[in-house]
Amino acid sequence: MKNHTDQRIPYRTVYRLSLYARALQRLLERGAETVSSQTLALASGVKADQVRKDLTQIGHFGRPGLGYPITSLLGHLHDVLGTTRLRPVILVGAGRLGRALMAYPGFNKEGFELVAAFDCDPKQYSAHSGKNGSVPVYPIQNLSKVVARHNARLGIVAVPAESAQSVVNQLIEAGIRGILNFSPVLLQVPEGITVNNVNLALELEQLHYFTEDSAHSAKTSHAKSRKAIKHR
Amino acid sequence: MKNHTDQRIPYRTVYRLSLYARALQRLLERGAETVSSQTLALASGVKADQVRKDLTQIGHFGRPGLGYPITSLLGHLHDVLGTTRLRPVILVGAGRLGRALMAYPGFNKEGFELVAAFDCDPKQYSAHSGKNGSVPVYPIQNLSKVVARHNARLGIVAVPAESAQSVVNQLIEAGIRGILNFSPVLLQVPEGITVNNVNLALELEQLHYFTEDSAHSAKTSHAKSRKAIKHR
DNA sequence: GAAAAATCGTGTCATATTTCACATAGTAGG
DNA sequence: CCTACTATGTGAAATATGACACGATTTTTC
Ligand SMILES: NC(=O)c1ccc[n+]([C@@H]2O[C@H](COP(=O)([O-])OP(=O)(O)OC[C@H]3O[C@@H](n4cnc5c(N)ncnc54)[C@H](O)[C@@H]3O)[C@@H](O)[C@H]2O)c1
Ligand SMILES: NC(=O)c1ccc[n+]([C@@H]2O[C@H](COP(=O)([O-])OP(=O)(O)OC[C@H]3O[C@@H](n4cnc5c(N)ncnc54)[C@H](O)[C@@H]3O)[C@@H](O)[C@H]2O)c1
Repeated sequence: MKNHTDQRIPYRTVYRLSLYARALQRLLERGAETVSSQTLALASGVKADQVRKDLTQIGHFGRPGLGYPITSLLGHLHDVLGTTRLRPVILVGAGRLGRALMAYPGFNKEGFELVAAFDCDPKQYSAHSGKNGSVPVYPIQNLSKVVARHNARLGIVAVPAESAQSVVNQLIEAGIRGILNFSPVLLQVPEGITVNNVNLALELEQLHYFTEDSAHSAKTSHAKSRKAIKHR
Repeated sequence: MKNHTDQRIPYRTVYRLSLYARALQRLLERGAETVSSQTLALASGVKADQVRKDLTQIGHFGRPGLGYPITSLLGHLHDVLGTTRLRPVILVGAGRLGRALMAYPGFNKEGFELVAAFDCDPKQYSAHSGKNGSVPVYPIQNLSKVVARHNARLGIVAVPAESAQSVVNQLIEAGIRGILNFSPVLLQVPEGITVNNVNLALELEQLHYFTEDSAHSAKTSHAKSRKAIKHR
């Protein structure tokens, strides 16, 4: 029997908890005060049963006949997810993709702050380091220093495939623990480091397969999943 | 008992098949001719047993004592995945993210071709439609026409959240069957349409959770997964 | 304050996916 | 041709995840 004293929350569940938090935010903005598992389910694209199961895993809440108090639940979710305050994130690779990410305001809204970017190409360094709200771009040599200063744990990798492993090694060296990787390579990391890969080609290939004429199935799916890989 | 006559290949498996194809490509370039499940597993970040299971699902191959013939296996994978030739993909939203995608050469290498982009903002239209290898940007009004001309089935959505649903409706109307969605909203689609969501904030949130001090676990995972959602 | 309606919490069941284990088949060498 | 070695294919067990059902609890209404 799993209860909320277990620190183990499975991948999929964490993912859904994020969805719930997002949905709750919207509901809150619309002035709602409580929400039923049914409504929350609809708003986040899962089933009501699943919502209740997930929520009981992080500690009870709902009141039968009424639902869940939104503010309180949202607070609890943020506690569990650790998103009570802005979390610093750094980026390596200020190329086309990197710059799009740097200009993206969505991170702040979702609890993350892109505090610094790094590149090995002097042409990419930003003269005005961090002024006027834009993300400063530093030489890669400054990585450790800046990461330490911001106490960052998460890093985004947007460098060409051939540089990715080297960059990742430096990130780990600098104290980064979680890596969001856009380069299409399999990264080797030691025990204790988490890597999430975003590989658009794979997404497209899968989409393509499931939209072939032969009716396989049709689902809405969330790009997220956890193929656990052992490292040695 | 499942065999290769079943057209049903599960999500996860299709994803891994893509990984294998990629790994095989690399091995081929290095001059290898056959590969063992063990080696292929290592190269694509899964376990050897899993590789064999997956491969038997698409029809037998390997020779005991020797392994799998790379060329032949790769060909078969492309057959199954439907990536024997370049597949056309269209993009809506030529903003920061959209332009990064348009400039990305990786798609072609992976079997996809970004044939056209669309925007509602005249400032984004490209004067030189499709000349010199760059992706042409058309007014969104031309969507149906261009999609039909290229016979495109897959579309990428990179418009602001508030426009996303509307754009998706138009895409479906135009004949698009699979959608890769970058906007952070839950899209409503009818039966028969597949949506893959790429939500960076969710990725970060999950990364963050699994890198908290309390040692939960540490895995390398592939951003991919399938939360099935019922639509009515 | 009692009955009806709404909604939660959770045990149980069903399904999907992965891991294990091993018999089986093919290769290589002498 | 026979032996030793390697690597596959696959049933069965183990996990993980999601679906379902239903009793319990609280609100709402009269
Ligand atoms: N552009 C896209 O839309 C897109 C889509 C999917 C995946 N990707 C992947 O994302 C990565 C980046 O793509 P991009 O289009 O932004 O490429 P890019 O070439 O535009 O940018 C890469 C940047 O990384 C910098 N860089 C290279 N080596 C470095 C190092 N060792 N340390 C620090 N910085 C270094 C370069 O100076 C450059 O500024 C690639 O791996 C690509 O495959 C890109
Ligand atoms: N920029 C990023 O790094 C990033 C990261 C994650 C997610 N996203 C998401 O991707 C989407 C696009 O982000 P962006 O930064 O490129 O935004 P952007 O504002 O730079 O670009 C959006 C583009 O979409 C066009 N557009 C708006 N409504 C349209 C419509 N109805 N039809 C056709 N075109 C329309 C706009 O003209 C604009 O060119 C957003 O939903 C964002 O949340 C972006």
